[in-house]
Amino acid sequence: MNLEPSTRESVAEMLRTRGITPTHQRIEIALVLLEKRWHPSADQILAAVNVRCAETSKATVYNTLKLFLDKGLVRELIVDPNKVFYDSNTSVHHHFYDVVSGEITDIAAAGVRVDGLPPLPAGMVPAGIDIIVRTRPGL
Amino acid sequence: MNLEPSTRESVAEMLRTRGITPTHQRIEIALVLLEKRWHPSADQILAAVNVRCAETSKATVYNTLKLFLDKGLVRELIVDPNKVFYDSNTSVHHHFYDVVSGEITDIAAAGVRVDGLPPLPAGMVPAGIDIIVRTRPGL
DNA sequence: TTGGAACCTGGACTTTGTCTAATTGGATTT
DNA sequence: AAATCCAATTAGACAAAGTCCAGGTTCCAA
Repeated sequence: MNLEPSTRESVAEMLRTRGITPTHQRIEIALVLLEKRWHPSADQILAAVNVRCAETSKATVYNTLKLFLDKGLVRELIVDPNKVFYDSNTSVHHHFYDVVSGEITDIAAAGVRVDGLPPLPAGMVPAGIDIIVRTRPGL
Repeated sequence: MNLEPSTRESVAEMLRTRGITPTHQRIEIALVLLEKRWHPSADQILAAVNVRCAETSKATVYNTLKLFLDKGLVRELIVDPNKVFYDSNTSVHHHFYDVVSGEITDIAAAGVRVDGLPPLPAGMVPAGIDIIVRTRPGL
């Protein structure tokens, strides 16, 4: 998903076009994902949604993220087994992960392009592709 | 690590050259990692070590894997937050993950080469780079 | 033989995510 | 409006993977 000044109504519309019933909770979660250029974890999303106003349960956040994943609305960034983030920018791009700050930034945002991803064996299609370059400062 | 017909003694030797005290448990774990072309999980390693003979605790397996990681003896393959595997082949190569069988195979083994990995921003060095292409059969 | 350092251990604990049974909300029917 | 229905949501119990810790071994050196 990649729309700009998102209102509750524009988000509801987008969900409908993807075949997702736009419930209150789903709209709030989508708004949180879109509200700034960030890569929140499930935990951060839960916290952000509940700060806004809406009471939303952990189960719903996980259900909704899985739904959005299935429908291609978000991408899952697995930096480490216990560091999983969600990216509402689903266009093909890659990420730097800063070991020190724990933050993720788009490689595109750092002015870098990537080419030459490998072809797949016959009969297989990608279910997900990503490069995460884990970095640490200095040597 | 990449030696061929590994004996307990040749493994001990290799560990020593890397500055690792070759304890009984570490040798057993290294042997398990080297014994065939596979990509075991921590659990599988624990099971395999304890089948062989040696009683080894979960904590030791995790400690040892972390140590081997630090020393560059193994690579960690994170397919999914709950699917983490270890690869004793530390040369630069990439992997296919088969969603159906749950197995990992080297991309090199499938006759594919990868070029064009992205440069890093100034002041950063990679702590780990990998591409995992998750696949599912057919369309 | 004693002391100390590195290593190993079992088990409790934490974290992240999943499951389930009960409840809610809201659209549709009567 | 009342009744009905079903997808969506919920709280909280549960599971899996990994971490932590306090005590126990092993081994080497003095």
